[in-house]
Amino acid sequence: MSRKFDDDDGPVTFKRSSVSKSTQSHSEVRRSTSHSNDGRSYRKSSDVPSSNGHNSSSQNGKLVPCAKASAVESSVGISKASTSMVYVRSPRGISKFSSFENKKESLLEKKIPVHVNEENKEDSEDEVENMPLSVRMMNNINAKKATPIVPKKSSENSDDDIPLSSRLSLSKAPKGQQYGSNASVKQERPSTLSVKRPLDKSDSLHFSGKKSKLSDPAQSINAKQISAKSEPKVEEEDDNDDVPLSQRMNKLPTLVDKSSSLKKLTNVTKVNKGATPSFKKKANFKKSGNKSEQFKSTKLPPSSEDGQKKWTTLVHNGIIFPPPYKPHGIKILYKGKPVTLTPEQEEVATLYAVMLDTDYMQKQKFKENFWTDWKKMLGKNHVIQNLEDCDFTPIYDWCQIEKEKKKQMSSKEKKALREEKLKQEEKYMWAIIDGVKEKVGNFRAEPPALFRGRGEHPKMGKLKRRITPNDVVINIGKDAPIPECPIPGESWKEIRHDNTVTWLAYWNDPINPKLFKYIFLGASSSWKGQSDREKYEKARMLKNYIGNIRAAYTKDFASKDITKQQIAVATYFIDKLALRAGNDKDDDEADTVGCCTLKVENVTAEGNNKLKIQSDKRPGDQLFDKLDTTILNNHLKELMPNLTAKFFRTFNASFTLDDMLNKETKDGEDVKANILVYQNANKQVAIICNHQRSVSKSHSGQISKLSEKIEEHKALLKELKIDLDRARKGKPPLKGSDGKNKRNLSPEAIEKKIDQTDAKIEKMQSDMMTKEDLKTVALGTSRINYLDPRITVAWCKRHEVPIEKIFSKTLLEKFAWALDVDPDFRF
DNA sequence: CACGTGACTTGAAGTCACCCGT
DNA sequence: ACGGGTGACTTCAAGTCACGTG
Repeated sequence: MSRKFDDDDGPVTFKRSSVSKSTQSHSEVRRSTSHSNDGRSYRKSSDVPSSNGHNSSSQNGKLVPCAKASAVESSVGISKASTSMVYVRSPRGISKFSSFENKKESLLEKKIPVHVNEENKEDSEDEVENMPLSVRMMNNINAKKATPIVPKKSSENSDDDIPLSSRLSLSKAPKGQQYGSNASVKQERPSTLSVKRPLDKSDSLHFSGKKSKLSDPAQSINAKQISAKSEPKVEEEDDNDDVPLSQRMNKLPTLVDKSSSLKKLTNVTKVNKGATPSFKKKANFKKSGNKSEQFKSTKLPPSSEDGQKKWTTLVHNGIIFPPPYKPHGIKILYKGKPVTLTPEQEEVATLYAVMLDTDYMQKQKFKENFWTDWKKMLGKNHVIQNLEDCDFTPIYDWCQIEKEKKKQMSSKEKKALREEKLKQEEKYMWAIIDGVKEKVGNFRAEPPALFRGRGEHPKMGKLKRRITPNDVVINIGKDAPIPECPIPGESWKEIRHDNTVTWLAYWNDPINPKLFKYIFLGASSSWKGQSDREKYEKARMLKNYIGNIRAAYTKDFASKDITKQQIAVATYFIDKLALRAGNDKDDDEADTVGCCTLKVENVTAEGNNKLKIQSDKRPGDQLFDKLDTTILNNHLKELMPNLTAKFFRTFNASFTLDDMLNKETKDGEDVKANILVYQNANKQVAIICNHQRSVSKSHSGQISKLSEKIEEHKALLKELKIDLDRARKGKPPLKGSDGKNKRNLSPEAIEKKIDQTDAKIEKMQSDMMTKEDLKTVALGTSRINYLDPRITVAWCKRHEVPIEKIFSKTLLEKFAWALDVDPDFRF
């Protein structure tokens, strides 16, 4: 069975050539033989003018965003707002938002294939061979679930053709389309598939995907075998792939020793890095038959039905607490006089003192909240009666000195310290779930601190008190030893044995007691990997529905039913602008907004477009007064099983990446050029999702330094040109700008220098541009959360880009489940 | 069915480590 | 051999969304 797939992919060869230009379609085709392809089908259909809305034109088989689509473009702007999560940044940051204006939308819509189901199913099969056990199980589940509510057919979509703008009154102003070149932003929207959790009652089939998996002991056995089998290969270069990291990881054997498995892992990684880069050569692509067979046979574990069960045995060592406070005895000044504080009071004063040089000191709210809490500790008869008369600089200075001391330590000392720390942490780093050792994510209680909310948070500055074992609930297997309480004389708040959840421990957030802080497994764990995969599969499924969904909301822009109209516009926002859903919030939470909580003033219609729903409302009013996220998500579920708002983000992000990579990667380019293509695609995604970062303090300095250098080089260039001229005439060079004499060089040598200088200038200019370009754009968030790693992995395989150029070590671990994807994989 | 709660994902700031050019 | 810059990694705030409850 698996074999057959192998055949298709066949040939190990992977011709990259086939991928090339005219080619995308090829690859698709190829793939199609193998069946799984939604990718393909998707694309193909794109050749056809899509019936729905935004169309895409095709060129050589490629999809191209069409100008029309762009029409949708910016008709609406969201105003920045301190309130919106979407646009706002945190305190120090920027708060403006790119809004519609920058988004050019070209959506590709495709029509919806009718065979949704099939595809899903196929898909899962196809991949099954390479996937980790856990994953496979998931797939099965998914496949089953994927049921269809199918979408209406395209004919109705005709109204999609109508530019959104016209329907809504929103509108647009098309800007010229920029496709073609690099800069073009094509953001197409993706599609999706998969189903995530079981919960849906409507679907009888499922049980949750999540649950069943790992818990079955049988699995671990299989896993073991598998890994045993594969292990040996690690060393052989070309075979590496046979043993995907993922498998090793996921199925890690293990019982017992995690560390050993861990080590293996590490080795693997290394191997890859070194000689056999991950996807470098052809050999890589081959898939291994056996493995797959094994997997296949493993399909769905019976045990999975226990609905909610996430594990059978769970062993871990609890969590670690920060060391007790060590008083330093430095006194603050109150009205100029030193004041002695108790250790508790001093501790809190110190928390405040270290923030003296931050801009929280400019925030009244911060100081006020701090004072309220600190005052309580001081007691009412304390000499200190107000914050204004306190001078914390002695403590601040002392902290600076300590920091400096630390910095001055020799690297040896630092290392020793680090090792010491590691040793202490070691036992907390792992948990053993159903016999498999997995990394724990964060295993320490949060230390006391002054709360730093984002934006103008009403609680900023409040004391977040120390967490003690008495606050902590531990979740552990019934038969597992209860973790020793690390603080003598204290005990855990509660011991639970709840196998329907994945948390290992939690405590209530002292700032907002109705919230919990959880200890979970790390991102590389199979629990996380599984749900990650499910997420992307669901997003892929959306691809099959997106055309109809767009058609439907476009139509409803004009609906007489206000609620419908609002849902339509909201869905449009979510789709085109990648807004988040926007749950309702209390007043004591951060003041951000999402789609459903947009306020009238957050949105501006541009040009002649209007947002009808905005019309009789005033600033401060809810833009969508008939909506909340539940209503919206319920509506989405009617369109696709289990669909919720957040999948549009995942879908659009992954789709865009896949699309851009495939359109813009040129054949035969070197790795560097390919990486640039990737980064550019990644950047577009980050822009779509509005992933921001604050501009680094040194940014402007760096820019001016760079431009200075550029100027210098330009001057040098000028000089060189003169020298060249003179050299050709047999004259010696002029003195340098520094007044010194230069060596006599041959014209050839000078020419060479000129070329070098030119290249340097060019490089610096491009560095400067990307730096400026990315100064407020964070690429990491999308890479971690929104881009289906299989897209990246497959692309790397196709273009011989070593995967580690794109994914860091931890990301590789996190995406272990995706590393053995077929090179032809398309989102 | 409105609402609060619980569990899990996502996002950006902070911190650390290492890499690179000088 | 150094110092600054980067990017990786950590931390914790802030989202999403389903569920249970009354």
